[in-house]
Amino acid sequence: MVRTRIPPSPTGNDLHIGNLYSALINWAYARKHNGQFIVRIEDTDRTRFVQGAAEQILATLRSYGLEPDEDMIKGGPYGPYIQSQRLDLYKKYAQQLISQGDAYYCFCSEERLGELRERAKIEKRQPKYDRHCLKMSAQDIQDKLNENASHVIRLRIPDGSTTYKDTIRGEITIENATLDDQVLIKSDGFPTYHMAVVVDDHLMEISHVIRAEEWMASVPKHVLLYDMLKWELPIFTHLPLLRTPEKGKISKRKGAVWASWYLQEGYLSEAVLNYLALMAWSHPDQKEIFSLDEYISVFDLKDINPSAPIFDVVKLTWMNGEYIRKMDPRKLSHKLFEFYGGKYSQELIDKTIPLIQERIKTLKEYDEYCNFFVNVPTEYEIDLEKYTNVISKTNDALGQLSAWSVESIGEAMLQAAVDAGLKNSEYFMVMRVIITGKKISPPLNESMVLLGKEECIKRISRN
RNA sequence: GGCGCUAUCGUCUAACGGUUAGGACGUCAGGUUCUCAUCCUGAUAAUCGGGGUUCGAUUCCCCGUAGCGUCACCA
Repeated sequence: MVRTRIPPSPTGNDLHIGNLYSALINWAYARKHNGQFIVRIEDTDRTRFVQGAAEQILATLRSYGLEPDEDMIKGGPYGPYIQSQRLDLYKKYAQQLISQGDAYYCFCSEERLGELRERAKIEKRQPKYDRHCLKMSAQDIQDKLNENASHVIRLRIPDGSTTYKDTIRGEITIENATLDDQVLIKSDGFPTYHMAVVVDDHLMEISHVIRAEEWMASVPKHVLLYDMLKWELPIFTHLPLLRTPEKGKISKRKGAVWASWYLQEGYLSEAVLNYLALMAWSHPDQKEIFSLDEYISVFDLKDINPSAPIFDVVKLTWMNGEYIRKMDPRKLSHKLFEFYGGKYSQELIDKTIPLIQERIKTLKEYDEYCNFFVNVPTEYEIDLEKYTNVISKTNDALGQLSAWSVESIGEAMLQAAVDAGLKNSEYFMVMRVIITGKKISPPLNESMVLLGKEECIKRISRN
């Protein structure tokens, strides 16, 4: 049985785009094998905890259509799905490790640890805990515990080396000497990531651990824990880190780090997911555009590349435009209506769809094209002064029209251009700006029909 | 700095050890068009460097270089 998971921590405002990438792959892999996709909230850092972040993360995931099978809200057979409610479990296994001699109490103060680090830095050594407390007698430890002394529980890293297999990169070996005696249980009684992730992945029967490459360095610690606890290892897959065009970790740029930002900017969830799927992976037939269902059927973890791709919004925007153009007009219409929350009526949107569907690349661009339908222009992108004569002639010609259609408007205006001795391009630009305020707009005649004769005349006669 | 990972056009990527190193985005130049966009044509540009292995390396190995990750009582 395939069981995958993502373990977001509620320390930010929302789901990180990198987490969405990881979520997509975890979700798709579970779907592909008829398994389960789980979301486990890792809220063990009480100092960085953000109220409501977990709910926001789940909501964003849902808005992208990556529905978990088990999570904190929905529940499931392996709950609770939030680590702060599983404290006893971590303590229990930490105790087991202590009794086996694989872990030990440490009463060292933050100050002492800080000094240790300082000294190592000056001497250009690896900062490592010196196992000061490993030398304590059983009696001393008991005394300290009795007087409620602040303490942590540390993993006792054994000698030797640790090897694990990564799906994408193959076997990786690390000398245990490069590992520090990791804190497993913090002084506030909460586990560290390393303890919690191992215990929970085992208890929740996670078969595939698919996460970002930044975790690769700590896998040996986890492997050691699995061994000590006599648990079966999951399959490890480390995804390359997504980078910004500045080549940095994708964590700097203002909004673009958060998954919901793209939705707010008018990107379609399907397009974002499609684009993300193409990060470090390619369709076997070299296709760029494909559905989630198709992705699920052709994708495999082994085909993911190891090198870190750059997340390029320019190409995402192109892809989003492709999705918009291929979308069912009625669906697009509903999307736009929702996106604008009532600013544009469903009726108006329906009528403008044929005019803008192949012009907009994001839902947000609709506003740039169609704002003039609901707002009379207050400023004009070209100076209309010198055209007053043509304008009033056009006004008369249009006013006499009995039928208000694309054809009749077109004929009347073409004639007006000829009469005025203006080139079509120049004349129509003037009219476009009068009606819309802008040099760039949907097709003019069609727009005028939608706007109605009365409104058009009104806009023209103002000038 | 130690340890680890990585390395094909500007970007995303393709290429049983044998191809004129392919496609897509972008950019540029044309065509269509009353603007913009769409659409069509064409162009542009890459195997990080050095050694091996091999009849033959983008591909396998080593070294170097560069980038990234990681060295917390953060995840």
